[in-house]
Amino acid sequence: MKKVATRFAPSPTGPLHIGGLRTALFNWLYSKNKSGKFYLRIEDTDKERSKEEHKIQIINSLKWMGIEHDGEEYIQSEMIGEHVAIAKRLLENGNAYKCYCSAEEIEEQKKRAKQKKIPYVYNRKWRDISEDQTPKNIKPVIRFKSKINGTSLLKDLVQGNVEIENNTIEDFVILRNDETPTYNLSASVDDHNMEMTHIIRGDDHKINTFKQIQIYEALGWDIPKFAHIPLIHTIDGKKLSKRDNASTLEDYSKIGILPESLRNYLLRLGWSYKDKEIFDLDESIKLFNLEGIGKSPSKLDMSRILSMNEYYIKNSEENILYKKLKEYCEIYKDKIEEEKENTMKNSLKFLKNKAKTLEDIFNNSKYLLNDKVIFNDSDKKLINDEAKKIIHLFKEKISKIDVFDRENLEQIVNGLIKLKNTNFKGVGQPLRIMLTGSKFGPGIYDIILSLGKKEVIKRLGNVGQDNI
RNA sequence: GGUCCCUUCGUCUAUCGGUUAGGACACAUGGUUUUCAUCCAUGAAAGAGGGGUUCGAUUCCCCUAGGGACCGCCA
Repeated sequence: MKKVATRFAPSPTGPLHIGGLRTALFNWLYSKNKSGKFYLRIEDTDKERSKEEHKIQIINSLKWMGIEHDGEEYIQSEMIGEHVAIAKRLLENGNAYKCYCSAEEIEEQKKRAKQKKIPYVYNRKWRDISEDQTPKNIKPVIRFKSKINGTSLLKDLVQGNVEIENNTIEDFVILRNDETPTYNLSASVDDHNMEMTHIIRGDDHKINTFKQIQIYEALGWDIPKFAHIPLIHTIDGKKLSKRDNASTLEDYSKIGILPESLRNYLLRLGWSYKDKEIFDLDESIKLFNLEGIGKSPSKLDMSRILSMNEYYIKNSEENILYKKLKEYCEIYKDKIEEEKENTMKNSLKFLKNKAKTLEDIFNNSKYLLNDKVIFNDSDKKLINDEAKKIIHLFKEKISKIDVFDRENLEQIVNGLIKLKNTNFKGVGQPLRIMLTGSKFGPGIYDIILSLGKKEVIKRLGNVGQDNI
């Protein structure tokens, strides 16, 4: 039994989107589960559209989610010579032939087929014409001699048995007239050379598989096992593409989705293990299998991602969470000043219970991050004369206490509520606005304690200034 | 249009012929919390339709409908 080897083979023509990320995840998990290898192949043979920056973005995206490939990344464009050689071999073995149809001629045939509403299949014009009858002034493409009769069966590990009439697979081009190989040739040769045992990829490749299997057979190569996973659909049921919003990894990282949340979400999208919802990294590796993959496409659900993220944030240890927050703020918000570090770390205990994303934490901690409180006009109006009196009294009272803790603060607040014959809101709201510039946020005692006595007194002193 | 695939609550899914069709997210209501949340409890919510097979079908088979993917000298 050969050691399991899987690969993820994106083309670097754009940023990785989360459908691709899920495919990579499934490949990676499967290989880890089988103690096998996982490789990354960059399919950059489309020179026009392939970009180095996208390649880097893809690798970083995988790394972000904890997916690391074995060995160096395999660069497909470097192997073109090999692909061309195989095309020639196929030609010599009689499994392929030169086709002299011009692009215009093919275009014309397609157009006509469309008009007549009949399916277009390349007419195999040059399939059986001997070499001495061919034009010498036209550069041919090389087409693979696909089977014409009978049916082919794909024993797909996810889709089950899929049978297709061979004559629906046309004689596809394997080498263009500029001597460059096409996808189905390159992919087959590379997968063979890389000794892939399992090819796990999107459903959209299913028809290609029939072509690729024929190439394997023509060359006498071992055929890997295939698993075609259903695609991720947008909310209106279409294949997810890079153009859809909220489709790239960046769309999620920028609002502060944690890698482990997205990993868990993507794992459970189209795959299940009993009623289990939360899988830590070890569990996902241990429990992942192809049998658990469903056959129908699934839709992306943002509220589910958010709720997963909320779970992972709540269950993060504060020091680890802080590291992630720090990194997040550096990239997407403002750098957290060093002197705020301890305060922030300590405050995460309560901040993390009110957040679905790192961005929420950032927003809820602005009062700690910024020394100057910014007020909006409608909030300012809430600081009326009565509120001002309460703020003054509160300031006076906390100045006098020795132990600045929750218990003493509660006593003071409750005392004020009684004295002023009001409710908690009557005291809490003015304080909250003065201290944070917002009506919402963490609990008032958390705010006060996290700011510290000195800062609280200072901020409450703003009453009477700045139009307040 | 052709080929192939899919179809259980709004969403992700469990069920491998016998269940009051289960869970999670979202939603609604109530409670806790004197902000917003959290948390807790409760609730509403599904087998596309029609035929078979069977003592019995969500489950197996067929048809219909709906949806999707592919149909490049892109990958």
